[in-house]
Amino acid sequence: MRGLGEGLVQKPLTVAEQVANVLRESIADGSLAAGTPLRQDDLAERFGFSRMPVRDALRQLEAEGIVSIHPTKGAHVARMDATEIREIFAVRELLESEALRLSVPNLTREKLDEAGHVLNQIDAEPNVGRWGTLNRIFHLALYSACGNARLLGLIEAHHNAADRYVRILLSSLNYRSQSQEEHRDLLTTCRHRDAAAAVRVLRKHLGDGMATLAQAGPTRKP
Amino acid sequence: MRGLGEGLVQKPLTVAEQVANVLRESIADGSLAAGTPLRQDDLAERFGFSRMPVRDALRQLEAEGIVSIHPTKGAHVARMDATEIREIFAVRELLESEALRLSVPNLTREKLDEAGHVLNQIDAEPNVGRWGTLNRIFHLALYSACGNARLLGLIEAHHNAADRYVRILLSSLNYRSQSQEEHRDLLTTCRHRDAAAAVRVLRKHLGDGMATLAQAGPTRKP
DNA sequence: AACCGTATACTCGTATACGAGAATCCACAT
DNA sequence: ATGTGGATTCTCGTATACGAGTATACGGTT
Repeated sequence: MRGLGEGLVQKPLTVAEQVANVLRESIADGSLAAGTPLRQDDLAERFGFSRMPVRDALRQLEAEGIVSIHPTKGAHVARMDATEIREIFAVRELLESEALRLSVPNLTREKLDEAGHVLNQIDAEPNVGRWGTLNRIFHLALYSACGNARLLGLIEAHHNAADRYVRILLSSLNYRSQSQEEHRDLLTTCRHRDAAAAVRVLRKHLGDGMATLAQAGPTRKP
Repeated sequence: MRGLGEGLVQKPLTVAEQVANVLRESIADGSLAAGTPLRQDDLAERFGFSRMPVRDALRQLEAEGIVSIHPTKGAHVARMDATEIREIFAVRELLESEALRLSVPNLTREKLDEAGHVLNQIDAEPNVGRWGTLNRIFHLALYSACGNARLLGLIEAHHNAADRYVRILLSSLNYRSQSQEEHRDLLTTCRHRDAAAAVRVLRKHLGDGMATLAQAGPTRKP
């Protein structure tokens, strides 16, 4: 939910935001596994700042659902059990289907080519950590013409929250080729301006991911 | 997006959260109009605490989208133009329709009666400020059996973000009776377990609200 | 009189400091 | 050996303090 609404105005980049960005990336690429405690002192020292910006960053990440904070007990990378993952995927399916449906008729040739380019990048990318980001860029490119900034913001937030699990899924199984195949199907239907078909492919894509993830072994709560 | 996920565990209530709650309420009921600057010093003095908890509270409210913060320039109650309001209502329609569809089959008699009771409370409530809260309680009661906590959290967040505009709408026009009529239709269809009809009524309800709001005169950005 | 530059005041972001609560560990008793 | 009680340590929440950036107001200049 970062930058909902007035995302246009240029704001000075505060230390807290930089810390938040680094942490978000580290969590997404798996460097910080679910459940990892996030001690304010440690982070402050590691980043070379005081605890205050770190606090702000943690609170922001909490709002994004990536970190959970218990007063007097500290913060840790949010853990998700199978139920929560299922919930996120259900919401993603809802949000992204709608965004895609709205976007397809308005997609420019440039956007479509851009999305296709990202797919090639994914094929060429050996680093699994980068994959999650590229995946998000591809999806958002297809939704970008939906004409609803808030909807896009919600989708991005849910990608951030779920990407690290998708990443696990991709690295452990040989799911990537199947995913890429679905991606290309998706792009093709978009090129044909067939919104209904595109939505069907997307639903299958997300459903497959969810099913594979559930099967791969759900992470449990402490 | 407050309390997404682990909303079950009991957490100590920190000062920052109390401040956030008071501010959220004040913004929702219109005491703090859109665009009102929120000075950290003022708030800290008014609440009798230091600026730190106030900062935390503001950041949380920013994440919820009802306050916007510009570093070095301060915070103010988020302004929404007609476009943003339209976006919020579109998202609400999407989220709430799905939640209602999922919830209707699982609604207990108790929940339905509870919702009906809230409608009577609304009829009896002279204070317009309270109306927004009751409205939210009614809607959430109907969605509560949807089985997706995250979805419910999103819906609540969007209510919080939009309620103050709905409130304006209700106080200025004589929209309340129409709204209540639609509410009762909604409850009736839910009692009959007719999810499709319920969703239709809900879509009309939200569409009407949106249309009336757009007509009533959109608020402009500074 | 209008405009521009400088100085002042204001507000925020960050750092440091202190006190409270929880968790842990050790000693002692059972 | 195990369980309980207390003290210590760790971490967080809040308060206070300082420095930087921005807006504003005033005075000088054209």
